Amino acid sequence: MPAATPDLLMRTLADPTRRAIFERIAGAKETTVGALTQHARVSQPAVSQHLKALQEARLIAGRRAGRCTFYRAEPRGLQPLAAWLQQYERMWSQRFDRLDLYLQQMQRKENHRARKR
Amino acid sequence: MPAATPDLLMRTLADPTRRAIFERIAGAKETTVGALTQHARVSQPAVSQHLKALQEARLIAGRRAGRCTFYRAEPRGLQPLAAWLQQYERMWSQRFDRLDLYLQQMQRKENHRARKR
DNA sequence: ACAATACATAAGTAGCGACTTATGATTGGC
DNA sequence: GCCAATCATAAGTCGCTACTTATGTATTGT
Repeated sequence: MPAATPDLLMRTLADPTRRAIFERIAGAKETTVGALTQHARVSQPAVSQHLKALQEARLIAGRRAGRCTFYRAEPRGLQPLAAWLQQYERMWSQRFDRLDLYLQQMQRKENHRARKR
Repeated sequence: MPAATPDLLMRTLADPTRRAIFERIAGAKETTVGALTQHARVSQPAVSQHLKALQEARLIAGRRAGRCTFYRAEPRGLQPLAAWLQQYERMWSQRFDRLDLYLQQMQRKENHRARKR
């Protein structure tokens, strides 16, 4: 399954209504369209359209069960956006430089253990 | 200086033209409007309008020097967006859980050193 | 079988935002 | 002082998109 581009992710998440829907889905394990519509300030068709957009951005996935469709968040879909951000975070946060150092150490340990076997 | 909301950041970065301008500024230390216009596919006023939007989102800062205005990137402006993302990255990436572990260790070492003094 | 529920799709509308051209405001060179 | 250069702002236009209402498609209960 192909990942979404940072461009699509940003355009999808730029709308406050749609982002709120995503956040609510992420907060719960699974949610139905009806439950989402209750907390949204727009009509049910509007919610369905947002859900379609979120699906195309690989941010959520739907599971049909009888009359209800249960949606769950797929946070991994955010990865391209995270990668884009990381490129610029290096400029201001030592946090991520230290993380790379740490992960490299972890990797060496992993290799060491693998060699022993 | 107040930081921008994730909402404003996403809406600002959602436009491909504007994001390309930001990326080009971030690539160079400082750039003028004219140089940006040359590489953009839109007119100079359009570029200026995008620069204004990027400024309001605290993503760039301008320095006036004679007739030219030099713009530089302010990657720290991305921090609210990074914080927003991090909230969901915890769901799929062990990377950040390990980072927290690592930073806690660093913090303990720091405290230890402080106690010695 | 029929009515009701849950959701998706169709079609149309209205507002926003990204672009244009035109003009204004400063500055530098001559 | 004057013209050219650099950028910002004004004003208007056009397309996209988020919303609406109306309708379609399954599915469940009785």
